[in-house]
Amino acid sequence: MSPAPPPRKRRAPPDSVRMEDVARAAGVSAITVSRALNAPDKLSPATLRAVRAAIERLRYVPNLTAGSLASNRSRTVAVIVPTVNSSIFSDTIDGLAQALASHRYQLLLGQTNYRLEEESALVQAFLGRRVDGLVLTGVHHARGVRSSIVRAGIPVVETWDLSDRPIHLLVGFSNHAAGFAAGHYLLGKGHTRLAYIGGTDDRSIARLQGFREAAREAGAGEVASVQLAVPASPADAAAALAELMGAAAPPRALFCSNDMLAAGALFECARRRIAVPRDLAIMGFADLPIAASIEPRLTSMQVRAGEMGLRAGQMLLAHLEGKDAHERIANLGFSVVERDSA
Amino acid sequence: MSPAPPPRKRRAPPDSVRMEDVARAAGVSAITVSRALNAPDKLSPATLRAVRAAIERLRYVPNLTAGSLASNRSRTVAVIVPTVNSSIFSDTIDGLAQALASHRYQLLLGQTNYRLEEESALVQAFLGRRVDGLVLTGVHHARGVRSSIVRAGIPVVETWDLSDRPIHLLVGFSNHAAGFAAGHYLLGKGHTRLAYIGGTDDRSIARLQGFREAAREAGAGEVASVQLAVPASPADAAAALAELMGAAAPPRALFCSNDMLAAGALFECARRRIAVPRDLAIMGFADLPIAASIEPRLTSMQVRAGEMGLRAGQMLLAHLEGKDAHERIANLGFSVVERDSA
DNA sequence: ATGAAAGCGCTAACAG
DNA sequence: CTGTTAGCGCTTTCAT
Repeated sequence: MSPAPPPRKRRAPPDSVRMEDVARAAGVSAITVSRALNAPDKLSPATLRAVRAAIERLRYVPNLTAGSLASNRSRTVAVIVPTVNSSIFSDTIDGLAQALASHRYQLLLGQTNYRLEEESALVQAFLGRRVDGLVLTGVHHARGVRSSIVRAGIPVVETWDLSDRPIHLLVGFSNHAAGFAAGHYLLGKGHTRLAYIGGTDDRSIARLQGFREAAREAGAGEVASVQLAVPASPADAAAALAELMGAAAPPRALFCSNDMLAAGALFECARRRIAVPRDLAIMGFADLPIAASIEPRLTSMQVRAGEMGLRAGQMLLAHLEGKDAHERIANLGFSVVERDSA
Repeated sequence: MSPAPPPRKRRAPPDSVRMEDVARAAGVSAITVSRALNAPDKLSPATLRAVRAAIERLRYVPNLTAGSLASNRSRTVAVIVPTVNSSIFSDTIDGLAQALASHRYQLLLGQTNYRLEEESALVQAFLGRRVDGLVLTGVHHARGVRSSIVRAGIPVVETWDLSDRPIHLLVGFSNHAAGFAAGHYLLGKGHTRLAYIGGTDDRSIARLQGFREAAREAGAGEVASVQLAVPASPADAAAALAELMGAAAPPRALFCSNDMLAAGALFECARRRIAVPRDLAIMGFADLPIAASIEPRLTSMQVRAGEMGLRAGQMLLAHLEGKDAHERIANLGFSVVERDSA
């Protein structure tokens, strides 16, 4: 007597079409279907056509999870930003997304809400998902982040700042130098009594330090500053301006950590009939679309957030696709865009 | 003679620590390590402690790709937006990210750049990755999107609009009704000669139609309108306003498709010495932070973008975690926030 | 509370 | 150009 039929092998009903189903329908083997998907030019035109027809007919959707496990490549890149809800970072994400989309990579998004510990948890989670690459914001990271990434052996790009000792790749600019340049610009216009309104994040603080240094070098005295909890709104900046203007010797030139804050300051000036730039010069940062449009038009510091994302994506792709002799560091710099407010 | 040792089984050097390595180090089996990670309360405290120590010692990072394949759950949700680079959608993404983060789900991000075909490609890619759920923007989708999603059998949430026939879940508001309400509000203030500046996307057009309907019902004559290519900047709105004001009978009340466009219009008014609201009433949409800050303060239509994301995430999670008797549709409505500009 | 065996759906390696 | 075989590293099922 023949042995009993083996028990059912599959745990779940094969509700979804698998590669093997397509293979059978096309009269080929599974690997040929795989090749039709991933390396179509390795197949004869006729085979390719047959496989594609079968895929279409069965409405086959390849399971990329299985593919990732087998190939050890996920075609996924993760980006970690303080918040997506700031034009400044969403521009970078946008650029990154454009770069990746053209190479069929997908983007995993993580937000730290400006909290370092969250960055660590996110990195851990992303490494667990075996992302092929990682894009970080800033160059100061939570404990263990650096070593985890190095151990995982995947390419990383740090953005939005410069570092003496990048983890691996970097595309950014010097926030300190940008702050210095802003101070230098305002002082060059003959302003004294400088003030600063910005956030409490690393990069904002670096800009403040550069700004202060410019004032110190020029012997321009103290820089008044208000540091706002991030994320800060235009209304926060308006309140900060009110505070600054209440001082015994109110400032004559103000540098804001981004253009939305500068806009809030400008609105407050309109309310208080403070003439800009006559009574108070105001300079923004990031050169967002609003800067060119607001009245008076806002002098700002351009840093090309979108390009940062694009370049980060390109660098990552270059490393992932295994070309060699790549650049590892790109300093995108910054430039003053002179308009009417300062 | 004993048989030759079997050839090396592993394709790649076992450079990374695997679950089995941890198991061996802890003196248990792999499944126990798995349980320590996914169902810790099924283990005795002592075993749990031992396993955790081994995990720490070996710096084990579980491979979630393998887990996903085996369990058929990816703990991943994808969101598709027209662009991340608009406060309006990034608020929604933010809310969604907050909802998911608390349940250890990760977010995959896709941008259509306002192009329907891209939506289709993104959905296909995400289904291939076996995301557990999907969040879409709007209720009009590319051909095949609906059926692909239904076949995949995963929960989907449509957002930012209402539909008679949602794919599955929905959290939004009626853009048509919001446009109507805006018109009703402006007409109620005694304004005639209405105008509209907005984008060319579905939702913006729905708002325009509602706005027009309000004018028609009130016998308020034609609504002048300028439709801007998306994404539109404040400067585009300023140019549009210039165009509108050049007409023989320039408008007395303007509704803008979002607050950044309204801001652009306000800036242009400042330049042209058009008094707002006296000469021209201006109403925005979305009630972004700038609305409460700009001078004059902007009357706007509040739609709670962040809450939309949050609720979308919660709905998705409720379905994924398999509770039953959930709500499937949430109409979040909208409300006029009256300030100074209209 | 713990374990053994089997398999998730795909691709790398090698062969022909 | 196409196929066979053997895993990828986990979790499921079922047993104890």
